[in-house]
Amino acid sequence: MPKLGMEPIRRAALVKATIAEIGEVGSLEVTVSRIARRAGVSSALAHHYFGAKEDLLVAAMRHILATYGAGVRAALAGATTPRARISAILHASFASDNFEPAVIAAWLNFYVHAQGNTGARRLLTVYHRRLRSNLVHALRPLVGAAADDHAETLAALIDGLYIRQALGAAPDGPRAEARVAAVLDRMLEKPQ
Amino acid sequence: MPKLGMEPIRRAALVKATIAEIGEVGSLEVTVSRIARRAGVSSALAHHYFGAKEDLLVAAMRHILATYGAGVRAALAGATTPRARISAILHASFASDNFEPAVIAAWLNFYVHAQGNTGARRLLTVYHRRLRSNLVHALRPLVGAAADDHAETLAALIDGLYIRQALGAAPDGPRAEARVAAVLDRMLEKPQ
Amino acid sequence: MPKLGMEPIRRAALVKATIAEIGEVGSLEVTVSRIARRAGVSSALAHHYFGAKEDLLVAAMRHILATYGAGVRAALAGATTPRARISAILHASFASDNFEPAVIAAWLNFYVHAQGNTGARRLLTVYHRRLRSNLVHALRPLVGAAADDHAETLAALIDGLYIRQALGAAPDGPRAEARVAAVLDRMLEKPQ
Amino acid sequence: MPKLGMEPIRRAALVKATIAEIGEVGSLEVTVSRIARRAGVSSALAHHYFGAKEDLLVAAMRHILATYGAGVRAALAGATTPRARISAILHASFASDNFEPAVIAAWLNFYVHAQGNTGARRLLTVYHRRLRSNLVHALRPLVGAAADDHAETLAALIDGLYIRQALGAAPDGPRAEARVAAVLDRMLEKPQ
DNA sequence: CATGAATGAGTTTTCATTCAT
DNA sequence: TATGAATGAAAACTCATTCAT
Repeated sequence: MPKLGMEPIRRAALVKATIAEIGEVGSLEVTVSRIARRAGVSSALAHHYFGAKEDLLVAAMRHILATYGAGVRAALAGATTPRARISAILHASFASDNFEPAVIAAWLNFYVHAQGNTGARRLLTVYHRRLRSNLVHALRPLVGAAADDHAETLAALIDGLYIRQALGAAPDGPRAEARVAAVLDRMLEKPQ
Repeated sequence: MPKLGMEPIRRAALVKATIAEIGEVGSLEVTVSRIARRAGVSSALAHHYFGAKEDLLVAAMRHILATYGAGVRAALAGATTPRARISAILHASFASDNFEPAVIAAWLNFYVHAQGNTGARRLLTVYHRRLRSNLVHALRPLVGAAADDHAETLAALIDGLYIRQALGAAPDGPRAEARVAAVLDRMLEKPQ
Repeated sequence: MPKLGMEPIRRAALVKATIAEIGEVGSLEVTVSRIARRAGVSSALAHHYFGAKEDLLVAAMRHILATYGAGVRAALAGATTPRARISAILHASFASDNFEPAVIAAWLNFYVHAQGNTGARRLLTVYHRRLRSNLVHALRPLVGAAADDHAETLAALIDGLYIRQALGAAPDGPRAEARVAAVLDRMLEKPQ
Repeated sequence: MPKLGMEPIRRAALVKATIAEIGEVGSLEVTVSRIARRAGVSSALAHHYFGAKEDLLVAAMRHILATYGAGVRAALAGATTPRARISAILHASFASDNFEPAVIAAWLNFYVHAQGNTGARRLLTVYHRRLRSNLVHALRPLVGAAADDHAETLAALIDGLYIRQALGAAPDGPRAEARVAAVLDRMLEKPQ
């Protein structure tokens, strides 16, 4: 039983437990004690590593966004055409990892939380900007000046599908992805 | 000197205060005391009229949905063509009353809340069904069998625009409406 | 069993319990729960009326100073000569009410607390200024320009006797008073 | 690479850090972690060397009293007349080392702490006895039977000046010393 | 109709202390 | 000799909720 280098392990476990707990409770009114118990440690340890509950929540949000960002980047790496780039983004967005119930629930909760919390809002803004930039970048060669507008619409649609998934019984990534793709197709059909 | 017939007045004031408070705090972690103070009554009275806090929250949600529903119905009343019906729904969705910051914030919070609360979920399901039914009904003459699918897409887009508004500085109803209209136009352009 | 107008009663009981508790524990590391229990109420009520623990402590300090101030004022009212004025101040300082163990202990603790707490410090500064002003006022006709200096010395001596009383088994007000009077006598014997 | 003979170094560093920390916080509600960090070691080490926090506090107090005692002894060594002996005691009491803010703050805190703590009280009693004995010893040849009484008064005055210094902005040793000397002079002027 | 009074239950947070390495 | 890891215990504080008036 190693006693050194536990920090990263505990941090990861706590972040994971936080997401799971939010997913289960369906709200951020989750107790540090329960999160800690789920992670197999005392609540004191959670505070030891993360400070306040808020920091733990932000860390969880950051984790989700980082995972999502990594997924997008990986998918983009293999895309050669503009259209493929967009598909890559969509695919990553609705990929199983980011689209499992607990993650969606946590995502949605953070979305709400960002309304009143600076740290969370900052994180979300970064995500927004990145998604938008990726979409615009890929759309530009295809639709020119309309890229900005279309990007905004697609981003909203993605978020809308996410939010609806949070309430649906079983999430269906491929179907959501297809839905966005359909809208995209119409955009490209007759640009402008 | 206790007045008669105060009940509806108090209830309305409390519901209104609840929405305002949620809008200000940006979360459902709002205290009954503050809501009551905002409504100019004691917290005991809030419990007297609504029972538990949860019931007050659900009442607020019901109020928002009712207001929205009434707006849609009123708008539909003046619409003669299918296309006009859809426009009416969209217009009502992004009309100033339903689209002011506090209402959007409350809406979003209830959306999240519905994940773990039966009463809230039921209410939301009703809203979902009604929106969908309205859209399908209007789309059917225009796109036939694709109506279901398109309705789903439009509904998701509406929700997505709502959620994004919750974080944006100033909500912009007309712009959001135009965005959905643009997607709709493309759907109708080349049906199926 | 009256249910209205309890606030002043509870506040007084809590302040009294606070002083008693500090006297017993001998430190400000006293819990709100114990204070509340001693006052016969729940700890929640203590917070309800006083806000934070700190505020309760400051209220207790303010109470002690107010009692002391009232005692001094009452004693001064009957004093006609300068010398009698000083005696009155001393007598009030070491009077049984202000000189009972719990009060001395609380006083001393507040003295320390004032080092790091703005509210407490302000209160103590007021006490200091008032004591000094009273002493200077009474000494001036007797010793002229040396009044300031003598006042300072007497004040320090009073505080020193207080602090020592805090550790002694049984406080002995008359003896402490006599000690200050002796120093005072020598000051007046050969002024300046 | 663990070094040998570190114990005295660590102990001294921890005691010093304790006094500094108390001076900064202005209370004994100081954490072992912070003291340890200030001393450049882990909190576990503080416990390793001192056992409980309480023991560390007592060690700090003992250090202060020992330093003070050494100062007095050194000063007394050079004093030949009774009057010079008293001056030596006073001078040592208000010498810069014992009279710097952190030390005064710690002293005052220990004074309070002694109310409820046996170890601290014992230490303080020893200090009291020693001071008193030194003063009486020096006063006896000058004032005879009044020595006891005068010693008590001087000791109280010294403590009072200390306590007042704890709250004053900048400590002023020489001035405090002069104040005691003035009272002493009057005592000696007309013995009895 | 309305509220001041009151509290139980719970939550975050802090900290001294222990222990295996 | 020294520490990172970990926790139990306790404390402050909050809040929904009840009740007598």
